[in-house]
Formats: sequence, C-alpha cells, structure tokens
Amino acid sequence: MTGARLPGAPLPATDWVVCHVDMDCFYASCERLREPALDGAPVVVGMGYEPGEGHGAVATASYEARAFGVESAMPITKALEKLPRIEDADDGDGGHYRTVDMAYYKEVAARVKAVLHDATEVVREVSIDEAYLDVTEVGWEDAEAFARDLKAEIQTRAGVPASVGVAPNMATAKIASDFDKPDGLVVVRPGEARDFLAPLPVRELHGVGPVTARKLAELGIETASDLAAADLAVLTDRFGERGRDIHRHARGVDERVVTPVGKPKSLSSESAFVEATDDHEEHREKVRTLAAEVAERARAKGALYKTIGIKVVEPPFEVNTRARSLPGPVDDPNLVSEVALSLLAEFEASTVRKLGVRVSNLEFSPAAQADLTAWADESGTVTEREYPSARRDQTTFGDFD
DNA sequence: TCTGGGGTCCTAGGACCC
DNA sequence: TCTGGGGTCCTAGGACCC
Repeated sequence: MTGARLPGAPLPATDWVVCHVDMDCFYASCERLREPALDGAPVVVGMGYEPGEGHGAVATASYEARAFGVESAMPITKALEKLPRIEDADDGDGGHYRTVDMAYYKEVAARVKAVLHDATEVVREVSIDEAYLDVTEVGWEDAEAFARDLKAEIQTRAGVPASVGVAPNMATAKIASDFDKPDGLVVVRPGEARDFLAPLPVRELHGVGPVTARKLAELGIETASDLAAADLAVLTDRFGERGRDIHRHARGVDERVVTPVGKPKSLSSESAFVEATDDHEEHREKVRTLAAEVAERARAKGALYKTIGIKVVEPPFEVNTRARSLPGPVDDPNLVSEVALSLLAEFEASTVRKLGVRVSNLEFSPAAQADLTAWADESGTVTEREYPSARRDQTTFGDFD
C-alpha cells in the first residue's frame, strides 16, 4: 500500500491543505444584505408560514433567532411559538420572518463562488452556501493568511460573512469551519487533527446521523475519541463500508480528493399536502403537477432520463418508492406523467401526506438519444406514439445553461 | 420536533447473461 | 439434465447531507 506513487496519483493526505468555506446562516445574511435594518435582529427564513400554509419549515435562522430556540428544519408553526413575528409581538421582541427567495440567494452565491474560483484552481461546490478548496499549493506556512484574506474578500465582494476551516483533509476542514461559527477561522495542522476532534460528540462527524449515533451509543461510543479507538472490525460488521469511513474521520483521516462536482444523478420534485388525504384524484393531480415540474427542470438542464419514479409518504412517515426504467434515455414530459401515474395506481387506496416525482439514470449528451427507433420497437413500454415528441424535444438543448 | 424539499451514496435481492 | 461463478442492471429502502 505504501511506496512509490504513480504519476498523477493523489498526494498522501497529510500533505494536503484543504479549505472548507461555509457561509454563516446564508439566507438570513442575504436578507440582511438587501435590508440592512435587519442587522442584529432575529431573522427567520422559511416557507409556508403564510396564512393557510401551515406545513412549512425553517430554512435558516439568524444567530439572534437561534437564541430563542429556533432551528433549521423546525416546523414553522413551532418556530412561531418560540419567536412570534415582530408584527404580532406587543413588546417589540419578535422575529423578522422572510420567505425563501432562491433567485436572489443564487445571485449572492455566484459572487461568493467567483471569489473562490479566483482564489484557487480546484473548488468543490457542495451546495449554495458551502465549498471545499484544495489549496495545497499555498502551503501550511501561508494557509492561515490565505483563509483570512479569503474571508475578507468574500465579505467585500459578496457582502456576506463566511466561516472557514483549514485542515489536511475534507472531513476535518468541515468540522473546523463549524467550530467557531459565525465568522470563524480555525486552522488544524497536520498531526493535530485527531486531538482536535477527540472531545467532539460523534454526531458532529460527517456521515454520523441520528441512527448511527444511537447505534454507536449502544456500543458505548460517544465521542470522536471513543470512535477512533474502537475496533474497526466491529464497526464494519455493524455499519459496512460507512463504518470504515467514520472510523477514519474520527481519527482525522480522510483520503477523499477535492474534485469539482459533476452533473446531477437525479432530479426530483416533491410536495406535501397541507393535510394527509385519501382522495386519489387529488393524488393524481399533484403527481401530474410534479411530473411537469421535474420534466421541465430536466429539459432546462439538457438532461435525458432513463428511469422515472415516484415517492409516496403515508402517515405517520412511511416512505414508499417505486420506479420504472425505460429501454433508453428520453426527454418526454408526457411520458414522465404517464409512468408516474401508473406507478401511483398501486397506492389508490392509500392515505398520503406527501408525493414526489423523480427522474434518474440521467444522460447529458444529446447524442445519447441518437436512435430511439431501435429500442422503441422492441420495447413495448415506449410506443410509436411517444417517439416523435421525444425526438422533437432534443432541439431545445442549449437553451439553458 | 409528529417532520419541507432537493439531493447523494450504499445495500441487498432478483433477473438475466455468459 | 445438472451444474459453478462472475458481472450487470433493476428496484426498493435506508441513512445521510444541506
């Protein structure tokens, strides 16, 4: 395993300098950017808290709002209990609620990303408000100064604050960026990672969610240091490949290479009913809407899909998925709807709280759709009738980014 | 906390092929 | 007619992340 590396192979992990940039309560910061009066006040950004839409959740809460107990992903009704809207509070001690405005946040995010790409070659954009940078060429001598400049540059050019973590690998850098939020800057040098992580609860490690944390607790493993010292065989036995990963992460080891994210693997749209319903015609109507949405998004991205699926969530929270694959990739909104509805038929008698439609097995090369006749004939799933629309759709490629 | 929406990856069994 | 083993694709579910 050790010894000479092939040319072009990744450096040993300890030689890397990885930077994780994590925007501080990004949506709330964006709202403040265009509405400076919100500075220093509790801000909650979410959806579905308007009258009659009682099923939304908090997307982001400012730190002032978190002080009231408002958290990300909390049902909006619960958030309003903890922190009433300022309009409804008589003592003036309320929160400023704003509806998610993705188009605006994407504008701000684009400015942040521009700063990152100007700063270094390799950037992995994980989400709208988070990215990893491979800044190995900067070296450990200058890593801290680099990160400080990066933060300042983001503030200057995008107008929003970021926290930055620097470490010899992705998993540790991520925890470092979170360690001193907001406006944090934490550098973990090679050799320091394991001690840095040691006291943290396992739940804070990337890849340990509520389920794994509970199972680890049953094994007497509570902290990263417990996990680092645990028997690898026990972990892989219980958690499979992920056991190996979290064991490594707990020891401050992560050999994943920072690479840009590729094309999406799937696209989906989902939507919850305000109240779970057994009205199958309502189910069908929602699936038609979702199918149209997802097909439109796929087309906008120039994606062909080979698999069409649905998700049906029954109370209390039972998730069912069904999918059907076509003989070859298509761009055909009508087919998405037809297949989704036919998969939905199985749930005709179900009470449903939430529905989703998904396309996957994506291909982005227009040539991928080259010869549909060949398989359309031998299939039986895709009929002649559907074929012409699929081919016509190809002409829309390139209309969008 | 009775849970929104958009994703990723992994696992496991079955079908099918050579 | 009985048979081993490998590889790939498909579907469904689970866990996790932001």
